[in-house]
Amino acid sequence: MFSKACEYGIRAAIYIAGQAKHDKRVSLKDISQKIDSPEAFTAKVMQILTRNGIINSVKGPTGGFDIDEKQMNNIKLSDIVYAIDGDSIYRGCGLGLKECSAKRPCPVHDKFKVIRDELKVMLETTTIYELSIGLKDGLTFLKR
Amino acid sequence: MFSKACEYGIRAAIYIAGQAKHDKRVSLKDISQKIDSPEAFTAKVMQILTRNGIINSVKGPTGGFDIDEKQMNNIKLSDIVYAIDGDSIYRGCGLGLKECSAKRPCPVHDKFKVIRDELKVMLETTTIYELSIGLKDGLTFLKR
DNA sequence: GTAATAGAGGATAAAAAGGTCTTAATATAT
DNA sequence: ATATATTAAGACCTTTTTATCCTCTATTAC
Repeated sequence: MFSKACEYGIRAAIYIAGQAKHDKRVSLKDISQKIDSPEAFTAKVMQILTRNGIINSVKGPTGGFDIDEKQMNNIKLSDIVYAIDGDSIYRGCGLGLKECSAKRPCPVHDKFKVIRDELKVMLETTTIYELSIGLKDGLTFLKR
Repeated sequence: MFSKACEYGIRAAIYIAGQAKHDKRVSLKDISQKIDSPEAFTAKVMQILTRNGIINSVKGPTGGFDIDEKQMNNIKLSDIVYAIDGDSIYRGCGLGLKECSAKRPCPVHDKFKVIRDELKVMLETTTIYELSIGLKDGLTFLKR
């Protein structure tokens, strides 16, 4: 559904948010260990999230990544998906047609639209913050 | 969402079904023109569908592909998806975890499950036959 | 026998995923 | 102030996976 980069990006953001709640900044090494992702590849994903203002980065010793406490509640899953994978998940045709719309639909257009719209709403209403809560309580996991 | 092979497979099956209704058998060349897909690649996809008993193939002049009239109504979208892409769309974790279940969920497990279950039901209840109807009427399209 | 068609396997190309190395920034010790 | 160590940024390279193409074989209507 999502690219690997996007999966790592979401997992990383949830982890960073959980730590940022306690004013902790986390390093790339820490992130890739906690979410079980390849370090170098994760670094690139972090760059994308940083460039898009979703997370903050600080270089040098004690540096790393965090999220503004104020902004934490404003960051939605959709923001991360859009920054990394673009809008193909919403826009793309289920059968791969370049042009597929209500006016010129593929045979599954309507049936897919129902599900895709629901996915869109879910992504746009789910915050990274809320996802980080279960993690802290040990109810959800980011690796294995 | 689906692989290219799967997209072509679904589009091809819908086209074949539409023609089979009028007892017409269609060649690979015809299929790849009508659904705008690479011919050689489509050939492989057709082989998979044939091996799985979803479509019939006949070699030689006047040969090609068709679908048993009796079976037409029994073929679901899910049959094609399963034959080509396997069960990753149902089974796989939205965040890429190898192990992700109700007992050991990722942070988005529940929210994804709702949508995935709906997708599963849709695929399992939508027949290739019903999708071929709109096509014949010019209401839906398989290319562009 | 010939031509038309699908089947099967491997070869090539493109895209996605992952890795290496150098540069830039900065906290800290000296 | 300066050097050093630590950490992210950025450019480039390698590997893996997916998509596409090519060649040869098998089948069959005529």
